[in-house]
Amino acid sequence: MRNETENVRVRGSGTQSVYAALRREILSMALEPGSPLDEVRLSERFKMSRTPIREALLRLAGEGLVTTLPNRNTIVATIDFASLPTYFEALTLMYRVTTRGAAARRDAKIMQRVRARQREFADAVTAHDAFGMIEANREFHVAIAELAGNPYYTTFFARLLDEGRRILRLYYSTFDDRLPRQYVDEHEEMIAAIEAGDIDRADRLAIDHAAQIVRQIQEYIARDLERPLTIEIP
Amino acid sequence: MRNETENVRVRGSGTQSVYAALRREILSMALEPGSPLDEVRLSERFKMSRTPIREALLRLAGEGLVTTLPNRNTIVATIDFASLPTYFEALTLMYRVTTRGAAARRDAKIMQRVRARQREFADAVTAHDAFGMIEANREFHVAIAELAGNPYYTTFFARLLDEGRRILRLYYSTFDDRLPRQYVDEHEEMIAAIEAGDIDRADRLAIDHAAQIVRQIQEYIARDLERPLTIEIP
DNA sequence: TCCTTGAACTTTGTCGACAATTTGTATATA
DNA sequence: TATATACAAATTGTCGACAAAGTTCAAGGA
Repeated sequence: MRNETENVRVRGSGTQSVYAALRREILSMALEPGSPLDEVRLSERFKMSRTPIREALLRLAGEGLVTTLPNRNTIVATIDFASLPTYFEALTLMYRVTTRGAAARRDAKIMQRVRARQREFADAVTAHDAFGMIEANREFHVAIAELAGNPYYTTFFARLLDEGRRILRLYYSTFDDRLPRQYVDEHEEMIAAIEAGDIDRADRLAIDHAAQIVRQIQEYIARDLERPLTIEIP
Repeated sequence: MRNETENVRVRGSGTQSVYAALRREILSMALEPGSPLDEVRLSERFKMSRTPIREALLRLAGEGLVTTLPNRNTIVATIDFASLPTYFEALTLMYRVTTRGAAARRDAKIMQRVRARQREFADAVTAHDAFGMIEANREFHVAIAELAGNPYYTTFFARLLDEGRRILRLYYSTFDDRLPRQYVDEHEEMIAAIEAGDIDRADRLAIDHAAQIVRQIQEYIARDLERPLTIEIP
């Protein structure tokens, strides 16, 4: 009577789908940092046993997206504001290295993909879609990293950018219109420098771009700290 | 009759111990790249069920130390010689960044740990212990990275150095006496530059040190390629 | 001789169950 | 009232079993 493909999923896809779904929800801040991830509840939600759930959580823990508290539970990894300065330092370095590398290599084929991401970013800006901007910006820079052709850089940089997605989501509501348009222009300049093979100019643009983003986030945080504290009594 | 603590291990230690054991064996090349890791056989060897074994393999896969072939088996990750140039590029960058960072911060307390690692390295050199040299060299540079105080750098760098351990192990038998002693001297110079807070000198030393190691490995590989091919018929 | 078919075997992916550990609560005691 | 203790509930860590996918190898046909 019932569609026989209803409850049957492809063998091996269980862990993968749970991993992808949780990862998306964590990075989009749909799952708040610190919120508990119960294996039993997740197994009910995804309609599978605890084993694939556990394996997905293990992968997420390996990427630092969740924290496993032994014999207790797993929680969404918290954002450590104290380590933001070191994060910015690493982010700036990778911005520079990947942009320089891309200028040194400049592959026309991958350059098309970079342009496509840039268009998506510009579209998100005109649509005032803050979330879309964050995602497209991430993809834009990962595409540049792939153009640089060093997989060690790409994976490390992608992880840093993902961490940044969560931080930016925290402050998406305070996005104003000025900065995003400036980012579009800066991206265009980066593309031009890469296509011209001008490594030094690419490096300078990366430094400025990174500094701009760091300033923006720091300003958001400072603005946030000025707000009167809301004391919650549980 | 039997000691009741014999077959009982602490809850939660199963995955951890298997992970640590396999990781050690992979990085020491006791497990050859490409060799299969059978879950059932591993569960017999470690005397536990397949679940903790699987979780250990999943962690190792997350670090790129093993490769999971879906529905087939898991193998020890192969060493991709084609990507060695990009590896050297990333390694050089992290050598520089961590050494510079350490010079900028210079914490006397952690500096003691760096010195201790350097002593271990020097001891391994005088003992002509090639394996010990590889391990101590890794620890020495990780200690410097910790001194730099950026955990993003430290984890990334540590992973790169681990990958290097496997490559160096391939050629440990061809170590001669000249280079290791030179490394001891270069390490000493690095320590001096860090303690003096001389960032530029630390940077230059890191560049030279990295270049030296890259040259060494490339020479080993070149020497290896000159050997007559042994054609194996399976 | 080479390729296809198929059946036995091997290994993984998923499941439900049980035991150990921790957390929360209620009770007893000072 | 505050603290300690014991008990109950919730959650994870581990286990053995079964089914699905892949591999191997022999038999059969072109």
